[in-house]
Amino acid sequence: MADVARLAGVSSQTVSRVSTGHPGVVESTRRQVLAAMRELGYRPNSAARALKRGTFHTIGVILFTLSTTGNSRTVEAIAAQAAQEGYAITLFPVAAPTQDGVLGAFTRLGELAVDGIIVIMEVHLLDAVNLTLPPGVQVVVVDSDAGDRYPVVDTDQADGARQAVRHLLDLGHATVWHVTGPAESFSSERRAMAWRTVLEEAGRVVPPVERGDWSAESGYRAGLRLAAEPSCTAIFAANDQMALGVLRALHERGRRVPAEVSVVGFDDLPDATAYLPPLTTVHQDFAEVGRRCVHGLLEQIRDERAEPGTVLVPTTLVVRESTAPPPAPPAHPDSRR
Amino acid sequence: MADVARLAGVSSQTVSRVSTGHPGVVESTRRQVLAAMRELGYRPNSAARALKRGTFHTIGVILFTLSTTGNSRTVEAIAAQAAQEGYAITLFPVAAPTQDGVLGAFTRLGELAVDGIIVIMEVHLLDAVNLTLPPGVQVVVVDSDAGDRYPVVDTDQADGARQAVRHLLDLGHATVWHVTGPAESFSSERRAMAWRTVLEEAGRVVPPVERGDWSAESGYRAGLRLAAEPSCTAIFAANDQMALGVLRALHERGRRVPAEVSVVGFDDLPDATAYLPPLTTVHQDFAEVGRRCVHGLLEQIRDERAEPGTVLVPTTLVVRESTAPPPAPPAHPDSRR
DNA sequence: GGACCCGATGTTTACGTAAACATCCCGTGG
DNA sequence: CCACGGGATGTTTACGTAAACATCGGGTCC
Repeated sequence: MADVARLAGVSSQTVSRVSTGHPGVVESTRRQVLAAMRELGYRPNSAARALKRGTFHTIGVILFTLSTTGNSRTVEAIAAQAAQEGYAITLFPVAAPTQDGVLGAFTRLGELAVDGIIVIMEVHLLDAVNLTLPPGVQVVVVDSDAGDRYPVVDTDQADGARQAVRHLLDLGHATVWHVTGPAESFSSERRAMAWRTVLEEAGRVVPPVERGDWSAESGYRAGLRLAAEPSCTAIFAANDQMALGVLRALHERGRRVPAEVSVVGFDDLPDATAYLPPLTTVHQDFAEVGRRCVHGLLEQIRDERAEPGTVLVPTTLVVRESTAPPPAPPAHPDSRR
Repeated sequence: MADVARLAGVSSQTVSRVSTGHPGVVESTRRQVLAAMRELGYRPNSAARALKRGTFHTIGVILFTLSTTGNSRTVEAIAAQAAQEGYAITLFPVAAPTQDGVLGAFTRLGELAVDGIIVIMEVHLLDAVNLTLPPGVQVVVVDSDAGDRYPVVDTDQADGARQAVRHLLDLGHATVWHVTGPAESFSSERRAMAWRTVLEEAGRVVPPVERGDWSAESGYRAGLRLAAEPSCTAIFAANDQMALGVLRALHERGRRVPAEVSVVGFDDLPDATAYLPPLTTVHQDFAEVGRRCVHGLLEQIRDERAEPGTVLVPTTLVVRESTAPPPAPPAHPDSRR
């Protein structure tokens, strides 16, 4: 910076003013400084800036994995929005989904140069961890029920599940079977709870839950069990991948979709239009979740206050070809064949 | 730091020595300092450290999108490996895949606190951009043919494609049709080139290429066209998603897989086992690519030298149920029906 | 016409850390 | 018993920036 100042024939403070876009620099001076910067290839040193200002213009993101569509799409949206706001994103993968792993990530983040943190993970681990955040570092949590302690942004999982189940009931199905995600997952839990509530409110039988682990493989196994269940005509899978597995299992067992069995997924993966048949599913707006996270976090950072509470991003049901009215009622079995 | 020093009854320099694990501090002193640190909740300020040392212990990752499986898995591996080496990852999304977008990202990175950069993108844009890297910042490029200018790490795309095509020829197919990715993609280009080469070397007819854009939807459209081609008994899709679309199109047109038509994909997505039928595909080791990137970059950072050249990570063909010998030769059409 | 004011620019200083150098003290060997 | 050496610790300084304050000069108002 001193070199630039010398070349431009001004003081380093004026250079600083120009580089920060400070007002009060006459146009002719400003142009000289800019020319000198270009000539010397000057780049402001962000470490020195951060040291001086005490803020880093950086947001940390803590997560377990990027391999799920939801996480990678959310992170992508977070990164895009942050970039637009002039913030950088630092990724903080947690090696193992254990208490130590999470604690370790937070400790490292504490030493790190971030003004705020976005946490994308199952919150029961957050519960277990004694979170000691560096003072002045704000947090927003995704996919969690920690709304009483931290600001939370999430898809409206419950409403999406309700729409899915109601759609199947409206088509005339007596009840809906459910392939759920892992027990530790809050998303999974909320989808299952909404499914159960709708059935109970409608006075329908609540069939036993089939548990998967989000993978297509686990959906396939669950699908094989459901295919053996003659009364099962409607299945709500907690995500699209498991729905894909269910479709394969039903196909293998000769149960036609949607003629004999209807299937609904959750996520609306880009591929869902190419499943056999194209999948009716609940669309999640991951991009909006990401934007809201960044927005909420920056608001906190600027205002220095964190208000717990949950922001819900709406979901919409996308009806494709995997759902239809059930076959003829069991009173006249095989009447349609 | 001064507070810690005061509480521990030592100088701030001794505190610094303890916090950096410097030798030459007597055990009893060290313990006192550590106790004081804990009591005051001291955390080293990374901005000040970076300013003093001139290095940031941070790696920047430039990419267009996280929505492709390959990119998100690679980034995940990069983040994990970097964390293990004590480096943080800063994400740098490029808004638009244009020259300006790329240039903008590099400019911002120049002002950013990174010791090295990993670029994940189609390199013909790199070509067009006049890359002015901040001095001392190293680069590794993924998925590119810039091996003459930068170190490159990539999956061995060509070999994977060769294995796929040879597998189909070995099964007895007369030739193999290809659904390729977008023209701008180097991965796509290399897979297509290897496909063509194998066919030519085997003296087979090279059918016209069907072009897709990586999406299942585009694979579906290509599949519809191929389904109308009676002589087409073997299809190599440049990725699994397009293969999924092809499978759907063939199914809709009543062409059975693999009895009538064989299909091979590329990527080995986790879902590929649940396609109808489970997909034969080329497995990519994204995790290894990520590890190599970080490893190579850190080596450069430590040695201060960059050696252009390409590191290839091997691929393996995973044979599942979407490939089989062709139906009876056209000399006796329909003889098997 | 002079006091005052305000905009443009310069000077000083501090942010938190760690390298370089200085100092102190104890043990050892001649 | 003293000089010397080396390990432990303290003091000084600089990293690049920007806030706070200082200065300077020209225009405005009474």
